[in-house]
Amino acid sequence: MRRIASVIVDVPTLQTNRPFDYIIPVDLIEHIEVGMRVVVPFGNRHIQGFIVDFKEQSDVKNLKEIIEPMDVTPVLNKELLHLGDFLSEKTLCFKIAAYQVMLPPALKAKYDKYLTLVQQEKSNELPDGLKKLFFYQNRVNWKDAEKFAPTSYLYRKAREGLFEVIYEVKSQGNKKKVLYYVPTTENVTEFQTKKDQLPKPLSPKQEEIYQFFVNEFKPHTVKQVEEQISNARAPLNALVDRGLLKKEEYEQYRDPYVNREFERTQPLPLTDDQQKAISPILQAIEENQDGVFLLNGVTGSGKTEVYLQSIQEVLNKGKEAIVLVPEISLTPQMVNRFKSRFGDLVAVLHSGLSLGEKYDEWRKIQRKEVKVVVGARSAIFAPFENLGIIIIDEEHENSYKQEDVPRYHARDVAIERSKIHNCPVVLGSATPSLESFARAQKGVYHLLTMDKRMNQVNLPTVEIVDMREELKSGNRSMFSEQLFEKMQDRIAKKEQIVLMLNRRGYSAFVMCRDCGLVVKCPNCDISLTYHKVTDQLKCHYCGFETITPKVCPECNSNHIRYFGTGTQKVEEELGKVLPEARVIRMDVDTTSRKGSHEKLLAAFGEGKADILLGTQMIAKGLDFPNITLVGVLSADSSLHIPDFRSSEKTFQLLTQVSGRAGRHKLPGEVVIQTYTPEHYSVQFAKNHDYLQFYQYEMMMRKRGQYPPFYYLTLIHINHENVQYVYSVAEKIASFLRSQLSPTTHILGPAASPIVKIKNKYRYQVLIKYKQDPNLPTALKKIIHHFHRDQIKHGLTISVDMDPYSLM
DNA sequence: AGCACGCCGACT
DNA sequence: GTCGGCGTGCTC
Repeated sequence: MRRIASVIVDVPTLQTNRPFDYIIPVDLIEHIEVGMRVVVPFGNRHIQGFIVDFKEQSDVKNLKEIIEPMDVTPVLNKELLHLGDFLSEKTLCFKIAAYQVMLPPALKAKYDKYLTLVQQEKSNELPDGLKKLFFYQNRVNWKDAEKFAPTSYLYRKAREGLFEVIYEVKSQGNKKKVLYYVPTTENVTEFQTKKDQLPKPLSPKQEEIYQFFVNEFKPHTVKQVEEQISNARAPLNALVDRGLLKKEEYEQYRDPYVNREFERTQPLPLTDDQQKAISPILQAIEENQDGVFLLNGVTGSGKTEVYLQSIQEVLNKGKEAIVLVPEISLTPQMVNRFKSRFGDLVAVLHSGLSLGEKYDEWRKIQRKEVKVVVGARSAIFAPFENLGIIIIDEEHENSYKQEDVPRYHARDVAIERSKIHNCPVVLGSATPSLESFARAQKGVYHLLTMDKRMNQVNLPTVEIVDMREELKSGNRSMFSEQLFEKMQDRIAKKEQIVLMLNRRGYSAFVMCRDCGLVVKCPNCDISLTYHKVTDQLKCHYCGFETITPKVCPECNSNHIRYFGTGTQKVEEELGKVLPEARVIRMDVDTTSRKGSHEKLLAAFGEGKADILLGTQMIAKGLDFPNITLVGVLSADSSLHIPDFRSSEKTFQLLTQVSGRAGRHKLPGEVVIQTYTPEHYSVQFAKNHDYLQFYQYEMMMRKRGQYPPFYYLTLIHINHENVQYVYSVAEKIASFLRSQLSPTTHILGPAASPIVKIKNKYRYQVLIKYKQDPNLPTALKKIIHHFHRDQIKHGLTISVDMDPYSLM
């Protein structure tokens, strides 16, 4: 008999990070399973928890009873529970945090529970009261249903498929709300009457806006109004005061592109390269072998077709597939390729979906209505029970590492799952991370190489232009002579151009040209970001906002200027030197609105522009046949970021963006402008020589004792008081030195590159180790030791095993 | 996280 | 004598 349940409660603290036992009430015994969420009494309140185990006996005497289950079927199966433990172990997070991250966020939020009648034909079997409820509505509030039928009946019937239990998110705190101005009347006629009855006539500006609403009698945002009438905010509010309009907040919904028709595609004949690459994968699928394949294929070599045909094989075996793609390339173009091949068997999970939509996709997986999931990082937790393959596209992308708790890497989770399911993992990239390629070299991963493009197209030729020489020869424009000539040529030939301004790590900022002051956040040690729309300066770390100063706060000079991401400036310049060119600009300013990213790309794809100008966001995934020239305006800026991966990132970026040129019939050319042409990242990118880059960079990493030669762990110590932070950091470092192996290097304490965020000083200790069995224990000890200070003094200590950014 | 318990100073 | 400050410890 299952009498007692062990529950991980939703209280994320050190002391509660263990199971608590509860008695299962007799009438719930047959409805409760491991992996379900339950409501339990904890102290004097009711909280959520996950059942992780059943037992006969408990050491605790006065057990309380479970109050009610929250699910009809478990939300975490055995495997996911195991993965949760794996995560909490590997990343040192609380179990509850690990479980939560695996579920769609809708299950975490506050919710209302409803019942819908799935099998309409059986409505006669329902108890009278329920029958009546379902007669008037197709969804019934759970609490109402309980008035007419025993809870256990509802659960049983839900499990049998008569009902479905639906969660609807109640608190939409994390959904985006937008303020609308809404006419206060039912129709236009009343609207006009109401205006005529006003004691005083409207001001001209108010009248103008009023007429705008008469013409389009529906809710509008300030933004919408201001597209036609500038400075509308104040008069809009005046109209609110005068009773003609009211303010209402609506939820922002996204245009769903879901119900679109997809033209079915058939498997394409594979090239020799593809054939060679796919056969060991197919073999692993066939033989239920786990293992990691690193598919190193140059841009345009047809990795996606290899994925598609591997998945087909998996589906033929009746199994399921997970495909991870970086969020940024999760565009309709990408999704279409999977939908077109596998149709309704595909679920898509990405950040653009609302909570409800994400939940719906997740339910499709859970109910086994789909067999393939395409999604960003968290899709790795898709609750499939019969996985046949896991694919991680653009394996080197850092978005696979979650930067807040739990700080997991999707690749590690994928490998853990592949061992459980005995299925292969395929890591695909034209420029694999050094870590992965090194493992492939050592034979830990199987290396599969595709070094030729499909359609017998060659990789584009790359020309490096030394901008110092350009300057010397008197060319002060941002386009070198070579690039400019080629641009003219392409425009004449009606071919398309991609121009990338490499500004990784930069955003718009305000600087005084006289004294060089950059306006910084008063709470954080970081430059404020300029927002053109509102003419404000914002801090990306703490949300501080201020009006852009007109004179320098330091020297009172009025030569205070706004330095953009640079794309606007390039656009202006293009307008001067190539006035006939049609330009689409893609940067944070033009793509901040949801869906605008896709729209701009679609317009470019339809040939509505000659030049696509953008920041590194354009480097990935575009595949348009007419692009024959790629220009990189400044290759250097990502080289000088203080990060041991900056060379790798630069090489990847240059290679990726070069890969946009000449993917189909027309040959491609690339021009890279740089002030450091001799840098190896630039030189190896010129020759598309990943291998050489790899060897050189490995040497650098070895010298610097960085991954993949050493593992890293980064500890952040934050507090308002500098001295206190430093003393804690100092204690941590010396404790570690006493506990860890002598071959382990402990660096610091040192101030973090961003020394202050939200008025808290940040210090860090970096651990480099090859293997150190004592590390997890030592880290846990540190966390325990400073636990008291953490709650008492607002000290925070965070540990990132395998950090991606050292900021 | 929340809340009770408990031990010290200031008050009707 | 009592009220309330918050430091400490527990929650099945």
